[in-house]
Amino acid sequence: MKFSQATDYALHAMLFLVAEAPDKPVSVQVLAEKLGVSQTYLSKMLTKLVKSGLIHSVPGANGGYRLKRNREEISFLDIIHAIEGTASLFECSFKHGSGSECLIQQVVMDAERQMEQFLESKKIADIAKQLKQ
Amino acid sequence: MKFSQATDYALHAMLFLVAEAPDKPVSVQVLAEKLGVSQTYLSKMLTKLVKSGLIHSVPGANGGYRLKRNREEISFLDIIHAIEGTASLFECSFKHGSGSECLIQQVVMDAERQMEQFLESKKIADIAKQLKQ
DNA sequence: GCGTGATTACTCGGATACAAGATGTCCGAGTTTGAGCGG
DNA sequence: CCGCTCAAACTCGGACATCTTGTATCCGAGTAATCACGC
Repeated sequence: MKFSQATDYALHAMLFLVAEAPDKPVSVQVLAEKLGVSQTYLSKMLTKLVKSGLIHSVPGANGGYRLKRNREEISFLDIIHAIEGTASLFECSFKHGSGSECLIQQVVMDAERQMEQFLESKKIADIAKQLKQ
Repeated sequence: MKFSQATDYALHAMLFLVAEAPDKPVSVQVLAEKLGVSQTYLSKMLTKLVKSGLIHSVPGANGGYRLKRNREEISFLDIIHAIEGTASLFECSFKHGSGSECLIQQVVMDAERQMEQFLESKKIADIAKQLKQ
């Protein structure tokens, strides 16, 4: 149980876009160089971010990836969900009698919700502001 | 990023011990049969629970696993930490200039702490009581 | 000078490779209980 | 009846096998901008 490296990449890539290039598209090449990671692997993460509607891809020459309009509203949870998926962290694999739900699962899912609420309240834009000052 | 099946096993095994056999040692064989999982794999989880000080192992005939004294105080977090380890869920892999810490990492670790506080407040014994009524 | 085509700089998606971790099995060693047997 | 031995019922730990997932690379296809060339 750990957040994947991919999430780390995605969070830093988004932070870079918000902080340094809110309007111009940035190519994978530049982004990967800034972060010091592989281009091809980073591009997979960016593709996921596009599919989740957080950023926009601009094909062709001078293309790259650009933030969407709602940049102030992008939360940590949005990015994490884009990479890790939205599935629950815990799923009970036992059959409990008479259709009743698993109490253990309920507790763990409540705990998960605590974390998600926190991550939803934290916006990438706030971190970008802290960086600049 | 998911809780492992092993955690699922361990939580249910502990719930069984607290609810049904607070004093007598229970063998892996019986426990595995109740849960419907493999004996040998379950025993690995129980070994981890022993090393974390949550249960006690009784070797020899009529042996098995027995709860320790502080059974009322065992939290979900104790069990999860025993199986998954206590390492942080997130570790930033980038070098940030001038010794400053990664702001992203701080946010995610704070979120993790939210979840852990919740899991620490939930005791297995409370769930056992709910089951009985 | 203007349109047309070729080249270039990108993204996109699939196929592949590799390593690590989760899951599960097997077996030998150690430990306690209890039964059996000889005195 | 007492004590000794031995077998049975357990846990413990390591070695091993397998499968999934994360990480990473490579390549061909598609797309847009820019450059070159011919008229």
